[in-house]
Amino acid sequence: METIKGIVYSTNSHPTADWVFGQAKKKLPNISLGTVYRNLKRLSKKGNVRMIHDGTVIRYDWNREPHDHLKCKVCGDLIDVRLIDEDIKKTVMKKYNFEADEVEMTIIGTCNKHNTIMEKK
Amino acid sequence: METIKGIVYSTNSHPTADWVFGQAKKKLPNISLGTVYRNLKRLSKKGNVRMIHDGTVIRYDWNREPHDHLKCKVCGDLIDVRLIDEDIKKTVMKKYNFEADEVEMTIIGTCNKHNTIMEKK
DNA sequence: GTAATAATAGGAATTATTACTATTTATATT
DNA sequence: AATATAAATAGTAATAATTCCTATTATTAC
Repeated sequence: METIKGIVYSTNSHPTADWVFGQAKKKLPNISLGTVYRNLKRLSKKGNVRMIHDGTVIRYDWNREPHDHLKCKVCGDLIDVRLIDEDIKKTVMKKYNFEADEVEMTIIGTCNKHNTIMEKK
Repeated sequence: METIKGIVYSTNSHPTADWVFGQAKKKLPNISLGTVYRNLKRLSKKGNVRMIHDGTVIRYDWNREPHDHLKCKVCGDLIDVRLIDEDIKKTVMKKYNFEADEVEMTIIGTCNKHNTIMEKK
């Protein structure tokens, strides 16, 4: 379990369970995928990692600061950004009487690595 | 295809492909799930429906106005709200040189149907 | 009317995730 | 230290959502 935590904390690539499994095998050659999933879930319950939904797969993020993501549809990268203010939670409480736990925002688009030369438009 | 569009447009429950399939069968008894998926994908490419990621499943929404969702973890409901201003796209362009196509925000929490009597705190 | 094109049903294949079970490992109890 | 208890694990089966494939049917173009 500490190993798995270490792996998630070792990267900021927002790894999938499968990737974590691959890394974990290097250290514990006969770890099983079930163990990885179970521990990731426990870590997320304990608040040590954050689960983020990237399309239809789950990624894990050690960064528990409130933050949002830019998802590049070209390279698939997920970039950490800080856009949404936490007091949006208060807003939805006031406006909709909704008790917010978590704010998940992803902006899909094209990241600066694939810039069209649009400066000279 | 028009049938499927009609079904999505007939509800604001943000249906899944499976639910649409169930409804579609009532009208076209031997429609297949593949057809539903294919048409939903086409509709979303044409911009007639919007795909929204709810956890690990895809839902479809006829409402193409920019809007966000409140996801109730108790009843599973997805509530349409309008929180994020569209010019957040300009912001990420300026700040991160990221060309935004779509903004997807979901706030997870507890909706007003399950209110704890917290007024008298 | 025939050829070309598109859409379809039906089911197999894929992918990500969860569930299950027998076994191992760790912990506590005397 | 020996034994009982509990927790974690490997390995694999099961599930769920989605995509892919193929032979068939409908639609359109010429």
